[in-house]
Amino acid sequence: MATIQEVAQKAKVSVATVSRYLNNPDIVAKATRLRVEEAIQDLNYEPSILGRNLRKSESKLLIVLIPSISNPFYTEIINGIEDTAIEQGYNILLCQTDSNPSREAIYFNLIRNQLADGIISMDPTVNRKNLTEIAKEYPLVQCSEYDEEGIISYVTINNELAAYHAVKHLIKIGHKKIAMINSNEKFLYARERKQGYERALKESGLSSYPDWVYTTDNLEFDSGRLAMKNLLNQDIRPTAVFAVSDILAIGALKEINATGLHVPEDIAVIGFDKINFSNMTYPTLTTIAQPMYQMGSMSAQMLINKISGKRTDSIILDHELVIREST
Amino acid sequence: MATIQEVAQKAKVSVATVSRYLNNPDIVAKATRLRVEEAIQDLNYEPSILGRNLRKSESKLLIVLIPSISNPFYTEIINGIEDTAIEQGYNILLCQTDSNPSREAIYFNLIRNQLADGIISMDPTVNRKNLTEIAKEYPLVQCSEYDEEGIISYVTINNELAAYHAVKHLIKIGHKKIAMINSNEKFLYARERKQGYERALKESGLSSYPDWVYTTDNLEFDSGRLAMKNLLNQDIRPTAVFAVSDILAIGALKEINATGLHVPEDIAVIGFDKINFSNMTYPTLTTIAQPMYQMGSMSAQMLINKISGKRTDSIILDHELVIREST
DNA sequence: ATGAAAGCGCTAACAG
DNA sequence: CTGTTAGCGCTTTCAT
Repeated sequence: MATIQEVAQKAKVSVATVSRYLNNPDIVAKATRLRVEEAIQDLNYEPSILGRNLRKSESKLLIVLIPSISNPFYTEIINGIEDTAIEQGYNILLCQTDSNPSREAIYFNLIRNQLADGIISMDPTVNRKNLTEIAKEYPLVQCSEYDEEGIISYVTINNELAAYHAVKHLIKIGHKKIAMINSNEKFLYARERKQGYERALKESGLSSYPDWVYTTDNLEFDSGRLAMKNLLNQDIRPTAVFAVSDILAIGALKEINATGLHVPEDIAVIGFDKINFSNMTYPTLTTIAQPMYQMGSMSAQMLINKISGKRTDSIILDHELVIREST
Repeated sequence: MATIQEVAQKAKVSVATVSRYLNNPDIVAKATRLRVEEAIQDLNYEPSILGRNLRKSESKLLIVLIPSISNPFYTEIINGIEDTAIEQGYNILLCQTDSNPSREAIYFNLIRNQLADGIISMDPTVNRKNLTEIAKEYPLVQCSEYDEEGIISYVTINNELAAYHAVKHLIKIGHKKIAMINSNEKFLYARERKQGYERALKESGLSSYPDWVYTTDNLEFDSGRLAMKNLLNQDIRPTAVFAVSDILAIGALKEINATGLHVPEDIAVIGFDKINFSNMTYPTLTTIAQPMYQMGSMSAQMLINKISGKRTDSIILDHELVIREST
């Protein structure tokens, strides 16, 4: 590992000049530049980011906090973040929290220890206090999730409206008995989507039985099956189901298929997120598309702006109803 | 941001003592320790990893190179890597290459620039020369993929044998006309799995028509559909299909369903990888399970060993046939 | 346009 | 057990 010293020596210039050549080649004279170039070639020199980081007190690393990498909802968001980050000279540290506060704490320390310059959090705001604490001291933005009373910048969609659109679609194609598979209402999006669901029903004069809103423990496939199983056993069986995530909807699909019923003839199903797999199921899934790539790329841009001291406002992006075979 | 200097000053000790307290508390006298502790508390001090990294010429960062984060095959592997890495004080830099050499080059530079201590590559060995070059100078292990004539340590499974088992299973349940959906044979695993397929057929005296081995461009769902479409149009239609990846198999499933045929009655399908979604399809997919978590965790351990100068041998792990509804 | 020199925050001899 | 000191590799004034 050649160092800048050795290059300087070999090129018979000072380290300052080599540094200048590295960061701003134009300001060094042509003849000198050539000598430096040659020395770098000869020694196969690569500047140490470690030294630069220390000197500049920055790491050019962004922490991306996600509950779980296996949830395909996040993959497109991550793509958006990564592309934007790299474009601006940052790299990302992808950190899974399993929505576990102690795991989260490890990653929060990474920024306290200056190993990272900022955080994009996609974790549901379970531990508001902790998050706010960090956000006060360090650059942090929330993506997809946000804290309604918080001061933290975020990029998200209008969950209430999206859910409203989803249910409206079911109503429009003739359904009157519409159930919902919701996730834990400790999550803001779950509460908001439920409101949208209720508003759509109310507006059309349809009634919802409490039993038709099934709340799952998590967002896994099996929870979707279980939810659907429960819904199928109701005295009055719904003819349509709105699930707050595609994976839950796919679980529901599976359960319906397993019972020998048909989608959409017997029961229509609509999901949420438009993950890749929603197009691979039998039948393909109607769903609400979130602009995931854009969410990622905008949150990265927001964070980088914050890091460089600029203020940025939160953003609410548009969603889109994607009609496929399941409705 | 308090520094170690300020802590030392406040605690009326030298910076060396504070450093000792941080790294090896036992060797500092109790009374001193208490003073240092207090100063750290008071100043809300957090050691800067930047300073430590520079001093120790290490970053405690591991680069993990994957073709694409959206391929669920990698998620469990990443979990294994991450758990092991964190346990040993490392963090991972998850880097998507899209199997694009120029993108790969960016990440290779990260290690040249000492921003990372080692690399775990899951990219297919397309650019052998480049990879070998890096492996000579820096700690690198390959996971899942490997270079048959290379000198790079790896952890993988026996692809030939796994494919052999898959096809043997199809033969055992009575199939005689068995097709294969393979991916590009520039990948070693594709060549190996094809060998296993051929060996199983040969051993049972079954014949394979070249037309029954369909080679796809990539590992996407749509390629699986296309492959199956082609296979269904053969003069002699196969009664079973072995796909080298679950996603391809799921695409095949979709195409079969769309044609009105039934799995497994009309055509049996077996996949490879046992990704999460293979259990969510209709019908559920028979597949070959790779010990993905273990592959990840072992490759991380191998890499960390390499970084600390220990030699490690390559490892070949066992696979497992998981029989479900599709066969 | 270039060089000398200070210093980012930390660790690790070495000496006592 | 503790302090002094050098230095990891780089950037950035401040002179010239």
